[in-house]
Amino acid sequence: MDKRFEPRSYEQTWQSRWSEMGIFRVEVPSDKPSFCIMIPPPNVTGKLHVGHALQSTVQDLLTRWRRMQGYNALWLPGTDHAGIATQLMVERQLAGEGINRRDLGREKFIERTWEWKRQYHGSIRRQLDLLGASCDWSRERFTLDADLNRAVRESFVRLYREGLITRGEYLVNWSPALGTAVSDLEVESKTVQGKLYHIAYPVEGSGPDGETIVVATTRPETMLGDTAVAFHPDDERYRHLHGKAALLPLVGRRLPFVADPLVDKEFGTGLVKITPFHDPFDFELARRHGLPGISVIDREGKMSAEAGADFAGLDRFAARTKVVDRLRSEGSLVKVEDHVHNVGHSQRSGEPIEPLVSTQWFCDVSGMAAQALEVVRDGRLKLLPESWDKTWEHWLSNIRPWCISRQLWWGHQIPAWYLDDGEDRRCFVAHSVEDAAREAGVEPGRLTQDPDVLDTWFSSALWPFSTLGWPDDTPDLRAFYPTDFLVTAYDILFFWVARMVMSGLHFMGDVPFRTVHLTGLVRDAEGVKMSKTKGNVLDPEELVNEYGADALRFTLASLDSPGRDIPLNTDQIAGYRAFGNKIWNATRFALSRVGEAQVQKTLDPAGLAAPERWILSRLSGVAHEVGERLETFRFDEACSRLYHFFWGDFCDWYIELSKPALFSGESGDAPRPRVAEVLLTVLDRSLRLLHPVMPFLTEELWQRLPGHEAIHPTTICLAPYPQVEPAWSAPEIEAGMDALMAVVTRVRALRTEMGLAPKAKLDLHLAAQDAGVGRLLAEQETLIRFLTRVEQIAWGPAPEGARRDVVAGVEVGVVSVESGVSGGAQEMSADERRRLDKELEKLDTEIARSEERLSNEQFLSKAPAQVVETGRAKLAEMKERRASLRASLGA
RNA sequence: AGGCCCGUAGCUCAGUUGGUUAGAGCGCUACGUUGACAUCGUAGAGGUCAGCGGUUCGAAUCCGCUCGGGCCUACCA
Repeated sequence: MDKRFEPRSYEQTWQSRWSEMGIFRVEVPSDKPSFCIMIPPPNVTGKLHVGHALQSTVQDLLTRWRRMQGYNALWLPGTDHAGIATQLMVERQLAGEGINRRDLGREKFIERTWEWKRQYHGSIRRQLDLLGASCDWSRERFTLDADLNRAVRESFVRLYREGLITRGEYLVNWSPALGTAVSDLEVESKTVQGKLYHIAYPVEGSGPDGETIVVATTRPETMLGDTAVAFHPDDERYRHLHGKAALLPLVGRRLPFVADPLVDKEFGTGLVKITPFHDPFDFELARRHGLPGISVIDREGKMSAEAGADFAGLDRFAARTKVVDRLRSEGSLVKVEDHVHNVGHSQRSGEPIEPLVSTQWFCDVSGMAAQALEVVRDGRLKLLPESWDKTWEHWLSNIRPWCISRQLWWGHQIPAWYLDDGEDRRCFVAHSVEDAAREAGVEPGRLTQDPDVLDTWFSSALWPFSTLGWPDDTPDLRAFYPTDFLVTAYDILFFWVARMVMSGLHFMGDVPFRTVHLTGLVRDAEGVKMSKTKGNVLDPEELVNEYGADALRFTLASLDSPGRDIPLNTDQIAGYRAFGNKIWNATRFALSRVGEAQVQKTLDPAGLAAPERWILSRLSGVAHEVGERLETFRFDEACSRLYHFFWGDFCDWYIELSKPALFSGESGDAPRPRVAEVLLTVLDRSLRLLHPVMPFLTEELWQRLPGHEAIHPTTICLAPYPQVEPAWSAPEIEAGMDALMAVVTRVRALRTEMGLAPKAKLDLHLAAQDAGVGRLLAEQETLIRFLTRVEQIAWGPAPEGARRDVVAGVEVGVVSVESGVSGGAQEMSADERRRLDKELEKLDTEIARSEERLSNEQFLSKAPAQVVETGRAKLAEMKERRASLRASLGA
C-alpha cells in the first residue's frame, strides 16, 4: 500500500467502475422500500459552483446512506434549459459574430441553442462525477425533453380549462434590456439615491395667475402619461379641488382630480400625479376610478409617439433630463430634493424595470397557494430549518397572479393557437396544433402559435413528477412520488420550491417531497458572497483537484448547519484532507499488523479484553448517533461524530491500545485475544459509516480489508450501513477505560508540569475508589505502562512527597526515579508551585460555590434528584482532588 | 414600514427540550521522528457566551429592551 495518500489516484477510477457496475441504476418495481431525491436541475450550460457541490454532497450522502440501508434509492439527475440565461449566452456568442437573433430567425436560433446545449450538457455530468455523485444516469432528464414538454402542455391545458390560466392586458414588470416581461420574483428592489421633483400644475379655469397645485415625483418623464391627480379624501387642503381638474404642463392635458384613500397625506404635498400605464400604484388607482392610461414608454425603454413629438424616441432617462429642463425653463419646477427610495431592477440584466402595459399569460395561483400553506401547517411538508415557515406563510398569503409568458425564443412555446378571422382573433389552447385545429374547425395551417414561451420555472415546477413520466401513470411515478427529500439553497424557495409544492398538490394530489432542507449560501472565508466580479469564487473542480472530492464533501457536509450561510475557507478543506490521510494511514497500520485475521461480520464480545470491548461499545454508540443525526438531516453533527470517533477514539486511543498486543512478545500478562480481528472489524464498520460522506476513500480502503467480501462481494456502496449492536454496548467498561485514559493523560501532563524529559524515569502510584475501575486498571497494567512509559506501577495511595492528583476517581501519584526519593515538594520548581497554587485557588472557589448550592433548600427541593446527586459526587471529587494537590505541595 | 436570522476563544463555527468547570477545527506556545501518519504526536495558553433588565433553585440557552451585522418581503409617488 502506497505510503502517500493521493486521492486523485483512485477517485475517478472508482467513479467509472461504479458506473460500469451499474450499481446506481434503479429497477422498478422492487421489493425494497423506495427512496428518491430529484436533483435541483442546474442550468444546462452552466458551471457548477460551490453551492451545487454542497447540495450534491447532501443529496448523495443521503442517497448512499439509504442505498446501504437497503432502500431502492434513486437520485435522479437532470438539467434545466434556463430560458433567459441560456438565450443570453447564445446571443452573446452571436454578437461575437456580429449578428443578433433576429438576423438568424427563430428556428435557426433555436437550432443553434440546441447545439450549444448538446455541447455543454456533458460537463454537468462530468462535474457531478468528479464529486462522487451516485445518480442514476439512465433516468437523466432535461426540462426541454419531448416528454417533459408533453407534461408542460398537459398542465397548461388543464390549468387553462380550469380557468386558472388566462390571457390579458395588465401592467407587468418589463425588462427593456431583455425585451420580455418578468415575474414579480425576478424584480430585485434596490435602494438608490434619487431625486424628488416637485412640479407645479395649474388648476383649470383659475386664470394665468391663478391657483397651482404641486405634485412630487421621482420619475418626471412619466408625467407625459399623466391622466389624473389624486389626493386623500380626508385631506382638508384639497377637498375644494373635487370635481375640478389640473392642466398638465408641457402638454396641456386636462387631469381630473380624484380622491382616494390609497394616497398618503404625509408624502410630498399629499397630491399624486397619476400615470396609470407606468406605475403599479397608479395603475391600481386608475382602475378603481375608471381612468384611462397612456403608454408613453415603449418596450425598448424609449419614449413612444404618444409622449409627443419632442420626446418620442428618446431613452427614458434622457427624456427625464429633457422634461426637467423644460419644466425649469417654463417655471413649473418648484424644487428638487435628494430622495432615497427603492427601485425595481431586473434581476437578470440589472437595469431598472419599466412597468408597462402588455398582453401576457397569467396563472392564478391563489387556490394552490392556500393548499401549499395548508401542507406546511399540518406537517405534511416540513421545511428545515423551521424558521422558514413564517416566510412561507407570508409569501403565499400575499401571492399575486404569476406572469408566465416570456417574450423569448428558448423555452416551452405556449400551446395556444390563434385564428385570424378578420376582426375576430380567436385563441385555442390545446395539446397540439392538430387538436387546436380540430377545435377551431379549420386546417392546422390556418393557425398561428403564440410566439411566447413559458417562464422557465413553469416547467421546473413540474420537475418532481414530469421526470417520472407524468402525465402517464408510470411504474416510476408510482414507486417514487412523493419523493422523500429536497435540498436547495433558500434563495429559490419561492421561485422553485413553492411552485413545485403548488403544482404537485394540484396535479398529483400530494406534496412533491416530504422534507425540504434549505441550505445557506456558500460564502468565502470572510463571509462575503461569492461573485465573479469580486473574484472570490471557488471552483469545485479546482478544489477537488487540490484536496480530493472526499475532503470537499466532508467539509461541505460539516458546514451545513441549519439556518446559516456557509463560509468556506480552504484551510478547512485541507484539514479534512488530513483526515483522509489519517484514515489512509490507520488502515495502512492495520493491514501491516493483522496477520491472517479477517473482517468479522459480527463479533461476540465475550472473552475480549477491556480495550476491545471499549472500542466495540464506542463503535456501536457512534453508529447509533450517526444514524440518528442522518434521520434528522443533521449532516454537520453526523460528520462531527464520525470525525471524533475515528480520529479521537480509534486512532488516538484504540490503535495505541492495540499496539502492545499486536507487537509480538509484548502482549504482557493480561490476555488480549482477537485484537487483530477487532481492529479490522472496527475499521470495516468505520469505513462503512464514513462511506456516504467520503465514498472514494472508503471504497479504496475497504477493498483492501481481508474478508470484506463477506460483508458485500463487490462494493462498499451496497454493503449494509452499520447499526447499533446492543451486545457490544458496555457502559461499565467505557467508564473504566475513560478512567484509564484520564490517568494516562494526567501522567503525561504531570511529566510536562514537573519539567521532566519525556524519557525521564517515573514510578506511578494508582488508587481507584471504585473497585471495578481499580480492577480494570490493574488488568491493564501493561497498557498503562506502555502508554505512560513509567517504570513500574504501585497499587495504592501515593507515598509522601509524590506529585499527585485525582482524575476520574483515581488518585494518580508520580515519583521521579532519577531525582532521588521523589518528585515532590522539595524539588518543585517555582513555576509549578505557582500553577498548583492557582489550581487550588480555582478549586476552592468552585468547592465553595458547589457547597453553597448544595446547602440551598430551594435547589435541593426543586432540582431533579439526578442533578443533585451529580453535584454531590462532583463536590466529593473536588475535595479529594484538593487534598491530593495539597499533599503534593507538602501542605 | 413589516418579518426573519445572527452576535460564543485570535479566525470560522458547534452547543439538542434551561442543569452548574461552555466545545471543535484552524491559528498560537512548548516539547517530540517510540516501527500507521510531521497531511503527525504529546501537553498547554486563550472566553465577564454583544450589553442591560426579567423569569428561575439554576440562563449561552426562555422573555423584554438597547447596540451592532446580514437577509427577505412591501404599490409611498
